Amino acid sequence: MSEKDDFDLQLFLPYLLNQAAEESSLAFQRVYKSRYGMLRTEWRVLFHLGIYGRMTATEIGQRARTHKTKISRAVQRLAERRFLRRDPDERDRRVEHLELTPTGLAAYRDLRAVAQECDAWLVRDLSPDETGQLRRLLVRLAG
Amino acid sequence: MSEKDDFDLQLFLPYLLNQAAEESSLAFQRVYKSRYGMLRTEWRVLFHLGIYGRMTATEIGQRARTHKTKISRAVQRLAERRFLRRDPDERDRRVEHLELTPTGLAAYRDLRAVAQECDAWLVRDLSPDETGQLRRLLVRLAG
DNA sequence: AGGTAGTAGTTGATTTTGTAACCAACAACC
DNA sequence: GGTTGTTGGTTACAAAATCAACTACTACCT
Repeated sequence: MSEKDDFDLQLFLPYLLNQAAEESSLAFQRVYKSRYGMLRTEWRVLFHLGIYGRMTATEIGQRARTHKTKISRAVQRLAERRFLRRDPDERDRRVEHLELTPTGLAAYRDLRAVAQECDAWLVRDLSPDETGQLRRLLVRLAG
Repeated sequence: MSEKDDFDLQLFLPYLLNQAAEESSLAFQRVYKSRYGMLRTEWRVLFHLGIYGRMTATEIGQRARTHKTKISRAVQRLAERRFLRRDPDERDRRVEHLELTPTGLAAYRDLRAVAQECDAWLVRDLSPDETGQLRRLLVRLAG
């Protein structure tokens, strides 16, 4: 009946990665949530526009591997709060180009600094070598 | 205005880990969802009972770092489908010990095999050395 | 031009999660 | 023995994710 089982759940990648992802998101989440009332997809959209500049919703969705309904709702909320501006395309009237307002840009810069701090804090116990290794391996896995 | 920005979102750990976690969960998710109609927390509870045997909801929650309401609902659904049995504690009548039924055990064993395949498939492009490294680094990060 | 198919983005219905309040049982204290 | 505080677990309600259907537009094809 209760024979021992040697499957190591803690090392099963989908489990392990989820734990690490949730754990690592906490600190940053507290900031973007309390400081700007944002959700996960919202800071991601904000960052995409902050980093890459003017983009359409579809482009963001592709780059972030996020479903378009999620993007659509995030854009809606960010637009309501004046973090971004919607700019209809002249040639193709289905398309909207999105770009940050000064408010949005300021929020992005603020959160970018926080993100950098969080990231540094997360790897505080790893050597620079190990940190690089970890990121490279994760990129190969997620890419 | 649109000066280039050099923050690398793809390497920001909360982002990178989330992408890797979601990506890596897809294959396994398809199986436990389609084959047993389970949700994420449900397979986790199933695995905990399969691996460690008889446990209480609270113990599972602590080990899996999962909130008790999530566990409670997962247990409820697993019990309805006869994957597990609830066994009230004699001494403390608040406590319920949980254990898998034969059906639950069979499902666990089936999914465990799938999990092992998924895991192997995920690291198919990494050397055994790199795989070990990755897991160790993640454990240090998540632990 | 008219018809078909495909794309950008939104909306609505259903499911799932998160937060807080809750109940029942225990424990400790005086 | 009653009060207070804590713990195991559930429930209720709000917030959010999911999935499908939808509108509006473009592109292609005849």
